[in-house]
Amino acid sequence: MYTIGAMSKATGVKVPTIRYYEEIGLLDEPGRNAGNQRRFDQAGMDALGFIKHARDLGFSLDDIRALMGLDGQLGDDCAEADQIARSQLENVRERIAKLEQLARELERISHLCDGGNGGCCKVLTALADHSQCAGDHG
Amino acid sequence: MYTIGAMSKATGVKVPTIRYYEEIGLLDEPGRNAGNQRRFDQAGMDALGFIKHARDLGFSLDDIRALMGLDGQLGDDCAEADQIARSQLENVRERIAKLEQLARELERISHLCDGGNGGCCKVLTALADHSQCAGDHG
DNA sequence: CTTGAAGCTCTAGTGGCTAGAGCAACTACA
DNA sequence: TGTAGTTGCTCTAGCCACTAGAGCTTCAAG
Repeated sequence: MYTIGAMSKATGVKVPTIRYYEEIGLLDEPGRNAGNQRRFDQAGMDALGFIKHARDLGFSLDDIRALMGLDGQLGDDCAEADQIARSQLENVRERIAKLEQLARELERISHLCDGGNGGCCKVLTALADHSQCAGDHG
Repeated sequence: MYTIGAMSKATGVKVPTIRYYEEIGLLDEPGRNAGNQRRFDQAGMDALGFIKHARDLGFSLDDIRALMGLDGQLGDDCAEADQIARSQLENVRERIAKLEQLARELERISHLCDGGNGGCCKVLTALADHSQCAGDHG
């Protein structure tokens, strides 16, 4: 049996966040001791570890709910779980591409100021005027 | 003079978002016509364009507030604006690095399912067990 | 038996919007 | 001038995934 603090330490999920996961039904309500404090079992610990890891991988809580719903069933779990993971990968790749475009743009803007220029700030001008941009970020 | 709808069309910022920017003091309150509808001038249009572009580049509304505060002043505007832009670039680069790590991890997990395997879903197992991960994402 | 850490519930706030209700005003056409 | 349809207005509430704080109770160590 684990206290909520022990769960937090073991998984790296903050205490209020654990209570939040319980509140939204992502974590099963654990038992309570005589003093109304939560006491988690190993299944609770495993579930929280799963959630933490999936969160770190960028899955939404809804995705995680779906993934956890699959667990323990037979049949096409794997196809479905795989689908969710692949779609998340797609998502991550898109975000990377977009951020790389932004980084290029920001680099360009930053370079405008390298030597310092009297009075008129080119960074602000660049931000004000999209037409100066190389690519079509955003 | 532009209506809020014209502003929206011209910049790509949605109408409620424009009102929101005004509410939080990011956009100056525009004048109103006899029927209490907003009528923006060119300065308002330029400001909204600036905000949109900076948002597309990933700046927070707080950053944008700071950048707009600099505009029109003399002296070290440029240094300060440059600093904000560079710090945003740093931020974007970090996010890219983190996402790339996640993509690698997700790829690894997805490959586990390539051939299909009977009954036990390796994707779910991989998600449950961080120790299988190659790098230290998250 | 006391003290301090850890637990509890509850409310409210974060960022950056988005959605909807229920109206008022404007615009185009007949 | 009438009317229909679009656009505008304010206000409240909701989204995601937490985070912070108040004010209290319970637990564990010495």
